[in-house]
Parts: sequence; C-alpha cells; structure tokens
Amino acid sequence: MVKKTEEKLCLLPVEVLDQASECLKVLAHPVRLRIVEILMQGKFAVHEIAQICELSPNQACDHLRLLKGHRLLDSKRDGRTVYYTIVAPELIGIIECIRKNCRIT
Amino acid sequence: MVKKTEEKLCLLPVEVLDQASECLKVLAHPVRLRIVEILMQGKFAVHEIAQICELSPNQACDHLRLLKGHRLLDSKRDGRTVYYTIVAPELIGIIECIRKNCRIT
DNA sequence: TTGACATATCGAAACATTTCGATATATTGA
DNA sequence: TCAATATATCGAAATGTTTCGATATGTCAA
Repeated sequence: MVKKTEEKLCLLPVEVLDQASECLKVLAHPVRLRIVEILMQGKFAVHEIAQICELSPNQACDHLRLLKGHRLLDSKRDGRTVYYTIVAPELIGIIECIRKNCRIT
Repeated sequence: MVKKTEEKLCLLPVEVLDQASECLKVLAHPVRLRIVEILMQGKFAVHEIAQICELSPNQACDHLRLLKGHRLLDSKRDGRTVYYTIVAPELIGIIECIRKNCRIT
C-alpha cells in the first residue's frame, strides 16, 4: 500500500528541497521580505532601504549581506553608495504568492 | 528623494509580512516541504508520512504538529489512524514556485 | 481487560539566529 | 590629509529551533 503510493508520488529530489528550505529560511523574516518587496521596484541604496524599513544602517546592511550571501541579491558600488538588486527570480514568485494569499494590495 | 520613492512604493502591511514570515519559517525545512509535497496528493496517515520521509513516527508527528499548529494542515482521526491534509492554500503556491524555479519534475 | 499498534507530548542538550553596539573600511570634497 | 558620509564587519548576549529518547494517550481486536 505504501509501495503503491510511493510509485504514484512524484517528489522533488532532496537536494532541491534542501536548497529551497535554505532560501525560505533566509526569506522568513519580515524585514527581509520588505527588502525584497522594495527591490522588486528597482535598485536601492543601503541607506534608502534602512530609511524605508526604519532600521539603522548597520542593521540594513546585515540583512542585505545575508541575502547577498545566499545569492538572492547582488550589489554594485557607485561612488560611496552601494545599490542592491534582486538576482534570484524565485523571490518574485514568493512575494507574488504572499500578495495573492492575503488579498491586500 | 526618499519621500518620492516612498510615495511610489506600494508595500504590504507589516502584519501581512509578519504572518507570511511565520509561515515561511515553518516551511523552511526540507522535511516539512516534503510533507507538504506529499499532502498535495491527498490525505496521508502519520505512519505513511514517516515511512516516505524516512522518519521515526514521533519525528513525523512533531513536524505535522508544528504545521497544524500554524493552521497550515488539519487532521482527522479514523479509528487509530490520523490523516493529515493541507488547509492553507498558499502552501501549494510555494511548492509550485519551488518546482518552477528548479525545472526538475 | 490485555496486548499491539498508531499517534502525541515532553524535556533538554545541541545548535542556529537575531539584535545591536562598537568599530572598521571606502569614497568624496574641501 | 581631514572631516563627513556611506557601508561593512564583528562580537556576544538573548532568544529560538532541532532532534530524539522517554513516556503518555487513544483505539481496536481478542
């Protein structure tokens, strides 16, 4: 009976789930979701993100660093300003999913 | 300049992000993603899930309890067997997003 | 009622994350 | 070079998560 269900089940490989859960773990924080939301509208500087999220610059930096460390964001320096952008397309899907499931614009 | 961007930005309310990050935190675990994948195909008993996920029954129970505690799953007893099912529709969106972004069936 | 099976709960060690201040580095203009 | 601004890094306390054995409860059949 379990054999039967196992045959039918079409499951993702463990490596994919490991990777996905890593990504979700990083995203599972209100501030980091906010940051992703913001960056969906374009590139932003650290201090802009800090201001919008009401964080100190170093806190914003910590979050951005974590996201970048997991290859979800990338950054580019322009003078003394560093701009962050989204590089992982799956982030958009997750945010869309959140938007969809709470029917608030 | 920041004011300008703030006007343009259309961001989700903090409460939504708090709730979403709670949900993501619970999902951010390979075993729990596997459980959700399995339950997308119907209702399953604790021991079936334990077997498919190669967990001891109490470990399966722990994970299921956590998911149910966050109202992502529900359970119904039939004799000595307890069947779990998905109740939160957003789970499906997350799994679909994972499938989409790794192009492996 | 007893034994066997299915599920649930608890506790605590091991481990990971969060937060935030202190401090360091990088860039520019005077 | 110096001061000012923008980012980045580090450390460590507080807090949270994971894991798993021990144990409890719930159900059924004999």
